[in-house]
Amino acid sequence: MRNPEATRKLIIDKSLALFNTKGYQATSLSDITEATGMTKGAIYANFASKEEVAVAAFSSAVEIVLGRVRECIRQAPTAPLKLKAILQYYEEYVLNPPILGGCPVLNSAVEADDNHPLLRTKVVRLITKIKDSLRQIVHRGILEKQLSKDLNVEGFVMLYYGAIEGAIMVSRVEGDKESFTDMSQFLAYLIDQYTLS
Amino acid sequence: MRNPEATRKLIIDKSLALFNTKGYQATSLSDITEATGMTKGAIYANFASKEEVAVAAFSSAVEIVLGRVRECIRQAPTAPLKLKAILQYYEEYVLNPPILGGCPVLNSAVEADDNHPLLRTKVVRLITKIKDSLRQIVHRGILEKQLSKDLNVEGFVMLYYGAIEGAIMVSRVEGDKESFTDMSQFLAYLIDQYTLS
DNA sequence: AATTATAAATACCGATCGGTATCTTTACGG
DNA sequence: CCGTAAAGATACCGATCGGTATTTATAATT
Repeated sequence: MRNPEATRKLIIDKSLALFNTKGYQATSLSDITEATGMTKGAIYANFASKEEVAVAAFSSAVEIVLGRVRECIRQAPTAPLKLKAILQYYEEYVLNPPILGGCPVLNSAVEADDNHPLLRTKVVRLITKIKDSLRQIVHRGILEKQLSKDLNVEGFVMLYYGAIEGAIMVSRVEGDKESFTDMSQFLAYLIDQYTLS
Repeated sequence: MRNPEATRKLIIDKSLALFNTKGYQATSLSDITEATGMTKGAIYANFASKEEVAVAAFSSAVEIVLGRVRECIRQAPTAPLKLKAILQYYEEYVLNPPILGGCPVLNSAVEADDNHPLLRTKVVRLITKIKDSLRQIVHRGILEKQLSKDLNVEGFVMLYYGAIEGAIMVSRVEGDKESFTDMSQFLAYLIDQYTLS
């Protein structure tokens, strides 16, 4: 297997679960060599540092999760249904996430905020993108008369996104999805309130 | 200063900011000895392990934050005002928290969920306590005719608490309290909706 | 003031950390 | 089919990790 691209991919694919469960600091190069079956030589031939592996792994992890969420969004026809579809997606995957360790945005944001400027910048940019997408869904919903124009878009988007991430944090540490479900039901009800039937 | 209680307190007081900013894994014994001016001998004379220091520091950090929040709650006369007072408190302190590094519950929950069972259990118990307090505020508000009895207490509490923690995460990684404020305004508006005037 | 218990300082442990220098192997262009 | 560049393996680096054994200093007891 002398294919550098495949090696790079293998390292990313195997290490992203490590970084997402143990965190950046707690994931050692030996963890990565163990998980990949590769040696340090292979890692440092493809990446300049452990941080570079972590950043690449983060990007890949985010792509995986967001890909699935985008699919949920695409399949739902209207704004209210899109917002509810995202809730349903997370409801199912809080405890069985596509990537071990839960939401990479949450995990990375909390670890990076005070310490790792490179990762932090990546996270901030990503959150901006996520909020933009949500804002667009809501805006379109209003334009297409699916949602009330009284809805404070900025506020709703942050309430919606914040509540999802916060409830993920709670449900994961509790090891029980009930907290997320409770939040989700209320949020769905709130969406109904603003839905024009 | 041959006062073991004072030494113990000093170690906790100085290390809680370390654990809350760098995280448990990333905080080393040398970090603690540097910050306290004490030596390893002093630390291991008072604690059995680094984890024990972390757990004690977490408890102390939580006591500090919750103490302030309780004061906010106490001063506000009605349930809706109590809920808004908590929002205002966090609005002011997302970026200037009483303990460096932000919310210890959020930080510890994210780091502990997959890895540190002892700390994880402490966090879970604490979250249960916090949700109980919030539930009680809302329940009393309903009994005392300050809040509509149509309010789904369980759902609202998780939306409220989740949104706060999620928005803290976002605002802290962004280094800007605007996201929190947006969320907070919407939540305040939502509380008004359920307030009986 | 001498004894005793223990808090805290010092010195040290093996293991592991991230990273690098060097050597070996492989794929590919000529 | 051979030479060459680079991918990857191996061996090694100093630093630091959490933790411990031992020594020193201090406060309390008699």
